[in-house]
Amino acid sequence: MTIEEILKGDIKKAIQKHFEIDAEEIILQPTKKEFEGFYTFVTFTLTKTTRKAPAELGQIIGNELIENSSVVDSFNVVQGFLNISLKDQTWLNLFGQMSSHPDYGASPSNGQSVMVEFSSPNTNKPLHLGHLRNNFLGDSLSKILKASGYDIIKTCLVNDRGIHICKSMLAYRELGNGETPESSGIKGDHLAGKYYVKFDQEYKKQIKELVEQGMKEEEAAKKAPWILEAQKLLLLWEQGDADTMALWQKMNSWVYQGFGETYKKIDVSFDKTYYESDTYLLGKDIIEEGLQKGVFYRKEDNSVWISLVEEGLDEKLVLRGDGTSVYITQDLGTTELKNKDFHNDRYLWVVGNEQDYHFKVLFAILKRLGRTYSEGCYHISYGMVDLPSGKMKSREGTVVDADDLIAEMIQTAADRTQELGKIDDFDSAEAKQLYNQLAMGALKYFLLKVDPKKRMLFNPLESIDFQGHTGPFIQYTYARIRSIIRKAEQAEIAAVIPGDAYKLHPAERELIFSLSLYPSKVSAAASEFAPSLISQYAFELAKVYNQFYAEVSIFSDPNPEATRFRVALSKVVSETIRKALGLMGIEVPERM
RNA sequence: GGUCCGGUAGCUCAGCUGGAUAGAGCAGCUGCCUUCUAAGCAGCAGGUCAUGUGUUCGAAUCACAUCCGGAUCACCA
Repeated sequence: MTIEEILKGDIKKAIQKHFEIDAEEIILQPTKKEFEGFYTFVTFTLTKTTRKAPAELGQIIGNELIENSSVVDSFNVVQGFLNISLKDQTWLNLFGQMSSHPDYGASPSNGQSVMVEFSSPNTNKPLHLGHLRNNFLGDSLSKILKASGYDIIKTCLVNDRGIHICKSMLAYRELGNGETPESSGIKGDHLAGKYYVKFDQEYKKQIKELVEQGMKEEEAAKKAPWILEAQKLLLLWEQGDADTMALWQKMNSWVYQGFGETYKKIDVSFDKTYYESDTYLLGKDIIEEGLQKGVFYRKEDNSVWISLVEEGLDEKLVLRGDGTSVYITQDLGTTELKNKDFHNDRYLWVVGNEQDYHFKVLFAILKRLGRTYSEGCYHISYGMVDLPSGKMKSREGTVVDADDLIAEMIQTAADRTQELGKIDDFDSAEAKQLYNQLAMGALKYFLLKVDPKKRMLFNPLESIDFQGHTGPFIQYTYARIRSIIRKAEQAEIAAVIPGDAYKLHPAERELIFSLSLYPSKVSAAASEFAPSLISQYAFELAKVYNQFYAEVSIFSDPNPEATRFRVALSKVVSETIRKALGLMGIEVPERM
């Protein structure tokens, strides 16, 4: 039982005893900094049933707690707020519990499995900042759910076919002159992206020419030579034309090589990768099933539809008149495949909020088809990363490239570190590792600290900070603690929890309180699918530790019991920081 | 036009299952390194919580309306 649960029980008993009312669930909130205490119970809600004034209620309950609660030390009442302080012995017991559990904050297996699909790149362009947010969210969520007791399967659905892929293939075929990543020195995914942009430039030029010849823009967009050629290429691809397949495989292999490097840098990996070229024909048997069940219906032109008006959605096409699939057809098929492959209890899709409607439709259709697993389907919808100029657009080159940004971050980390000159004795491999840890810490933290649902702004002119509310701030706190622990080990000072007579320093109490919050933050992050809760927590904990660090001396305290306790406290804080950052995919350095 | 999401300090964001004088970081200004890492700590300054009405003992938080921004409503993915 947690302290909070004990306290709630005691308050409930106090209310029962004095007023003979069965209080509903007791809600405690953290006491505001300007008041004394750690937990606050608001008594306003009881005024009606008890016919007592709020402050009087606080006094009555407070006195009862002093008498009969095993954990309460003192209280004060401000209007309808009962602020409660705990006994030092309670804090120390609590600390003893967490320091003896290395897995403190993690839940044992609950026997449930979750598939998390994220990243899902297109093979016609390199990753950009928006993809990074997606990758970090998916990866972090996987780690958080795993810590909460779920078995996790990370998947990625690669969008490796379609008209957009044919566009870059066409531009390469026409303008590439046999250029390769090796011959050009351009990373494979960037090389493909280069031809995707070239296609767009040429295509626009062709449209402009047609418009000048008197064609309407809409028609010109459909009749420009290159778009017709790209469509032809798509048909050839679908027929399995040897030359087309060879070109497709060649370019995709370059892209995978490039993606591989980027995934390695950001330390993201998958348990299972699906390729759209394998799955794009799936889903047609589901259409047949839906028709038989009367869930779908056929129109005169042979196209197949579903009406989701009852669900507050519209009529939706699920199969074209010519029998070919649309997006939703493929997704129905792919979801069915995932379920066949893994039989998970839950399916998560980390996909941008521009597809909110699509997922509502997908889940609604699955439900209509009687798929029980639809109950466990969730769209983890996240906001776009915008630039001050607006939305990022690959074709127009207004994107923040992931590789470029990572390289800049590493450079900044190196510059900043060298300026401070604290690691002059590191060899180059150690230094490089540190720069990477700091760069990725800053970048991941920057993207994960914001509520996933909200769109966020990135200003390329203001580089991502290494000070203040950042990953490196928390990493720094960790490194400081590690330094203390090394010193303690050298001096052979053991980490020991003090006896009953020990009087806690306020900064020590604050730290234990902060540490006690960790498990509930992990479970909240898991149930709300919000890694930002972990990032906020890690920052708070680091801040509280830094205050402690500035306020008390660990090694020069006259009381050796205090020194040993503070070493123990520091150790648990460092472990909790390491675990919390670990849930965000951020590593911690021994020194920085 | 319908639906959905958002609007909190100069900037970037917390807080939103209703509770105390609305919090951080950055930027600005003051202090603090002969003592465990100053990527730090302490402090100052900065707010009509988009607007209005309602519900309530109590509203940034809930409801309704309005304004602003974004997304979506494709036989694109």
